[in-house]
Amino acid sequence: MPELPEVETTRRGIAPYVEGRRVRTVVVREPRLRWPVPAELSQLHGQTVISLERRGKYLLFRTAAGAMIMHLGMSGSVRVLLSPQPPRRHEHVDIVMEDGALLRYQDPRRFGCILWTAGDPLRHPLLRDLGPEPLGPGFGGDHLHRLSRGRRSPVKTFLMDAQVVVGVGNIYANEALFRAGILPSRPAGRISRERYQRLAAAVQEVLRAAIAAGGTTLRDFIDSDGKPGYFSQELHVYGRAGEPCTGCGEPVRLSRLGQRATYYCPRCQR
DNA sequence: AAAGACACCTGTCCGC
DNA sequence: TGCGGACAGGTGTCTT
Repeated sequence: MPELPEVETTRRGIAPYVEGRRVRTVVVREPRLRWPVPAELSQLHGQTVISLERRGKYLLFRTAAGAMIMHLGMSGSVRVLLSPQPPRRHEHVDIVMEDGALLRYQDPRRFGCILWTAGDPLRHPLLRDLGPEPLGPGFGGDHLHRLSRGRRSPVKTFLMDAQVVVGVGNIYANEALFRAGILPSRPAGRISRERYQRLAAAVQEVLRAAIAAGGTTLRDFIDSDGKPGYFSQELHVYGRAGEPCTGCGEPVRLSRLGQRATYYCPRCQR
């Protein structure tokens, strides 16, 4: 489910309820996420959350004792509850704040994770080798061009590699390539610097627009208020196989690249 | 080093 | 209405 815009939407929604506030307790009803929720997560009890940050698709709850690392996987979401409610199906973990507000983590497929680290979360093995933030310094056409030299894999696969740039999942990779007019299957190493400048700009545009719309809800993404995101209305190719291209009217095509659905316009993208 | 397949798990949708 | 199969927003791990 969540790519960078959905995770950022979640972060913004829950930050006011956790930043500068103390955690009363953590309730784990189902520890079997992608990795078992560790017992050390109880280190969070009594800690004040200094900041809630996002790195790629990870959420980092920093405290003086360490940090909770959270990932939403394919189907995860976090809701804020201001009054007690009985947990529903797949609502595996609650972070209960001292003032009674709570974060409820839901993840039907359990591909997400909740971990604890006593050290710097950015040095954690899962985060340490991540590429630059697409909306931060260090990302741009030059970066993509440099890293892509000698690579023969499709540019879409390259763009979705978190060591190249974080946060770009299947929806936004498809959309950015459409906006940049680049064929997803084109070998990454055979694209010019100029075209990478355009691609980097397209990535930033589509991510910014999606964040502004509260993310993309395809089936089940909800924000911290339980509301869907509206960016699905602005998708040009993703999920639109057979429908006319918004640029030229040619039917949008569907293929498979690295086992992921790939949508493109054979006329607008080269 | 890089590329590709596979695994993890549940829900939903489609065709028969 | 039921059932099997394909597919879904991610990513670590293993094999070529």
